[in-house]
Amino acid sequence: MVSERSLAVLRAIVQDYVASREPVGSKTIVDRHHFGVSAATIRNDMALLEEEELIAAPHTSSGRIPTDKGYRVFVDQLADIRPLSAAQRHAIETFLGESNDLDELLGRTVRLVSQLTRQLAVVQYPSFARARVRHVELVSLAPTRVLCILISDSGQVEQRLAELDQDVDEGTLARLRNRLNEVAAGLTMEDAAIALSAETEHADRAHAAVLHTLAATLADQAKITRSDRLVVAGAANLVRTEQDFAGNILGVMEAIEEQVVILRLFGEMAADDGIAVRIGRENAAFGLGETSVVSSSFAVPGRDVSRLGVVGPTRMDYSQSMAAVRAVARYLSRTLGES
Amino acid sequence: MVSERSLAVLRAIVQDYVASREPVGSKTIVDRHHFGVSAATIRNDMALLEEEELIAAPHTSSGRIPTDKGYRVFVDQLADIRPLSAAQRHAIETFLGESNDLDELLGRTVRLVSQLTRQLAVVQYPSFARARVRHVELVSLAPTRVLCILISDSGQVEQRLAELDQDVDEGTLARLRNRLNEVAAGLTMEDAAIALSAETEHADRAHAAVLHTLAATLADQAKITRSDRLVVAGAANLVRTEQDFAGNILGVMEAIEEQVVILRLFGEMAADDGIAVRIGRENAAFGLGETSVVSSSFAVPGRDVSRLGVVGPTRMDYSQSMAAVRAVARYLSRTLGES
DNA sequence: GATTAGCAGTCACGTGGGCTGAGTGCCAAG
DNA sequence: CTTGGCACTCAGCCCACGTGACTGCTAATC
Repeated sequence: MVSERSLAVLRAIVQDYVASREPVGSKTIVDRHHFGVSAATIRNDMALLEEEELIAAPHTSSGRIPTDKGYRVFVDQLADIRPLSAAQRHAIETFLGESNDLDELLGRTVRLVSQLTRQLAVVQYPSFARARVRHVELVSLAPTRVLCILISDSGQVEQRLAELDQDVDEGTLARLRNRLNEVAAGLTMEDAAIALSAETEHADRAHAAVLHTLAATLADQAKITRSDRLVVAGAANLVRTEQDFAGNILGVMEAIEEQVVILRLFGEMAADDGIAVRIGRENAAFGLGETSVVSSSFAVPGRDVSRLGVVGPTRMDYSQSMAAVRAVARYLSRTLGES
Repeated sequence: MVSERSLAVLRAIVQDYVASREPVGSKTIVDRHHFGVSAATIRNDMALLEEEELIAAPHTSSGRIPTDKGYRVFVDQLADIRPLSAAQRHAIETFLGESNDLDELLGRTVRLVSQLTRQLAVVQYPSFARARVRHVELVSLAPTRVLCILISDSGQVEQRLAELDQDVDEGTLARLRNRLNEVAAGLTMEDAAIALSAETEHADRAHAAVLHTLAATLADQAKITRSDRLVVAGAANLVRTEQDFAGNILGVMEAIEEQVVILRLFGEMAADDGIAVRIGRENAAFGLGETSVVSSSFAVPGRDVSRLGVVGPTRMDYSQSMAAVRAVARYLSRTLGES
């Protein structure tokens, strides 16, 4: 059984170790925190914690550092997610509020989170599979080149260039535009993709080939759920904390550039609707040992959920990271919900 | 006076040092390259090169490494930019040819360059200041929300959400759309920005406020030359070559995340129309000591020029980097010219 | 005049021993 | 249950030493 005070000692060890990167000894603890007891007593508690595998000693005559399991207990039971300062909340409002479109909003978000947490930050593009087609626009760039633009009711714009094997004049283009809008407008992206593909079948009128090409292109566009894209910022922070990764930041950086790894990781974390933390070896399967991920979902109401988070060394300030990630995720959900 | 053979020795030193990261001694040179002379002779040549400050010895009893000046001579006079292998050229064609839009093309480009050179790669967005407005589209998302879309004749699409303080119905929107298209279509982005701003002045008709807002938004959009945006890939390569940066990769990574630094650097390199190389201390003013940049311009004909390149340690394989950067830049110029 | 062999000199680097100090574990007393 | 005390351990530091990879120089040779 782990006593109340033992847990307090664990909290002290985690906090001190995160702050100093040095194994924490019993004397340091009595000096810095005011438990009303002597170092010897703390040592007894530490022996207990070690038995529970919550802390470990790198070598015989050194202080202790938290194990992954220790961090887990800290995160689940001991960490206080203290709300951000007024200044920080203000920074979120103003910095993100200036964004003009989704790209810019996500770009600013990821930079902001990386600065608030001093970690590498990652944001996943919201999925728009359940958004609806607002409008289809065709713009002629050259006789055989048409730019297809698909606008969703969420303000998302997808563009694609279509090459035709036959000239089209403006009049024809206008008719095609009307036809495509009739077919697709109001449908969800998924349904629109199906409907447009079907449109491709009716090949029995003039400019059928053109319609075919355009419909196929648009169907293809509608299929793209951009939620498989990530925006990343703050890689410098990974380098800054290099010593905390047992020599293999390279692996971590590669995983992040791969994107797929993070996306799968986010997929697994999706079970937790709010904030979720994965610690150290729990990520070993992804080639990310010594690495922790703090992430939170954010949602456009009625649409799919995406995530944002930070990636850093196991030895990270979880309280701060969780607070910042949560605050920004909430802000994002709010603004995206409005538009 | 530096003899012919001395320069060959310099070349050998650069190549060996780049390959091995170890100071090169006279014996190593006679072993690995077949100069028909003895080590002592090479030593004499090396003494000469040292006098010219092309090479230096880290300490008394060690081999030599090239100085920045030595690399400069190597790049300007000795490096052979051997053309890429057929397989590599094929990789460029197929990998980049699959791209659907500009974003994707540049994203693929930067990843490709980073893989070919095993360095960090950077691509600057082409500027579209001289492109012309093809079409302006207004899409109503809600009574007081209009999505403004600006399409250039290069297929570039800029979107922006405008908030109005008054409802507009579809009919009004159609009239406004026509009006705006009359004003802006066919103008360059710069002129369109001016014309649209002017349009803002005529405030003497119904829905003037709406027109005002929309015109301002579009003018703002037209002003954006996206050439101040960078795409980056391959940060892991920077970490991989960490030991070559005298301990301050952090500075380099921060400079790259800043983007501004690289943009200014590219600005200075713009004088060279083709490929340009900046070596080590030449970049000290940018906070990039020990760092070299190899870049090449690429151009959409008739438009502004942008650059792509790689950033790496002074000790990099310049031949390979220059070859890859040049090949990809040429490919880009070609494909962008077509569309 | 260029090249070569030979030789003395220099200095980074690796190794091993000894010291130091932080921190532990345990025990007996409070 | 807590505390003071004490013996023990061991990473890290310093230093001295030997080794080897180079160089620079000189005198002989082509």
